[in-house]
Amino acid sequence: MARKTGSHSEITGPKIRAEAQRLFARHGFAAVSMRQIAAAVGVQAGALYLYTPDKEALLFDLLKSHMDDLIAAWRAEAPEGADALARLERFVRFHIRFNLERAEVVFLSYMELRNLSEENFAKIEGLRKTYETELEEILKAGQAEGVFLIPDTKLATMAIIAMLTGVNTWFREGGRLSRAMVADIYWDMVRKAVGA
Amino acid sequence: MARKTGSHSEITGPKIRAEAQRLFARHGFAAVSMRQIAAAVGVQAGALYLYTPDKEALLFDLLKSHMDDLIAAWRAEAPEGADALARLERFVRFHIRFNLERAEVVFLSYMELRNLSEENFAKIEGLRKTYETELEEILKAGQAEGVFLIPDTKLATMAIIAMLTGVNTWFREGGRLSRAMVADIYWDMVRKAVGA
DNA sequence: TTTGATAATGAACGAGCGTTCAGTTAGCGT
DNA sequence: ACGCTAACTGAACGCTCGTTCATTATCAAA
Repeated sequence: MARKTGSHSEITGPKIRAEAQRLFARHGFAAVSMRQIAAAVGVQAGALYLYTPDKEALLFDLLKSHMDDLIAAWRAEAPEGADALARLERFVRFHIRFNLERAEVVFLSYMELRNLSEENFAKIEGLRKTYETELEEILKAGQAEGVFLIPDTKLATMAIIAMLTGVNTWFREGGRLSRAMVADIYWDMVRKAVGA
Repeated sequence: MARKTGSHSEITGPKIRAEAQRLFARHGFAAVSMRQIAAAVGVQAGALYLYTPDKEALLFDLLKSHMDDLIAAWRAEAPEGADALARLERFVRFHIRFNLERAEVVFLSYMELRNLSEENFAKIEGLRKTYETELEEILKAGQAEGVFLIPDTKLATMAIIAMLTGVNTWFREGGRLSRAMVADIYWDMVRKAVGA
């Protein structure tokens, strides 16, 4: 056997990315072999190298795409002219919703950064910083408007993001609370934390 | 060569645990080989098996000891008769301090849980739950006293712990803020978040 | 229908993995 | 000084790893 009937790169390519994401998230990057990914896709290991130069590039592509999506999605949704309080509320709800929708890759982008080369690590960190800055700008604006009372906007940024991302570690669909209720409760805590 | 001059299990044993902790934290459990650990200790790989039945047990021992230490340290430090606000402040400062002092194993206990067997995973999760309950009891007490205004004590517990543990991801010794200043700022945010 | 490009196979490469164990040396109580 | 035990070596076991490549089957355009 060689080429399979009905095989197309537009199908196999995304399939590889999807299976890699699923397996990396479930077992960890280092614990997943190229052969496992290939088996999940339904090809031999060698075929993966038509789609990625190496294993690390596969991980990097997943993380890079995710960060690009995250930033683009937020910028598309961020209320431009609104006051800081409204923008902060939007950010909180956006972050929880977006991250819960992509739990696998979010998990990956927190756990598997150290498996990237120094160069690729720096790229992802840069994008993360870009995203964090979006929140910090809101906090600074609120501080300037006099509606927030924040001792340190940098720390508040890190604290809020850690708090919101933490939802992914415990939230289970069909549990005691719906996503909307969780978002409401977290927004209440964040609003109070910034003194608004 | 066989036994080395000056070799003693009371020295080699802890050394293995220390090097394993360092390497696991730096490169990830799956990415570190028994030979690497042995080389860092200064023995051959086979010697490690005088101290651990297998690689996973090495990881489990590190995590188990850490969780035991964490819970014991908090119980030793928790103010028994105090009011909820004072107990919460103590918890916040304790958690930040204790976790910053043991950054490596804290990192491990968040990243490498999935490398444990189901059985060992459950044990660590149980200890984590025990620790979280200590915080939730404080929040419930404060709610009962009427000094806290918390929409959901379970969520508040998760939110606060995620927020506090997040300090480990960005804090660097000799940076803009000292540990004490960080603790002050986080306590301010937590206090506000619970409505006190 | 022919033909070149595309998509895949499957075997092979050298290296490293966790783990076991017979053998060897150092420490130490007698 | 002897002998027992604790500490460690070094080689070996069977696997799996990421990656390469000559080969082959299918697809799509001419």
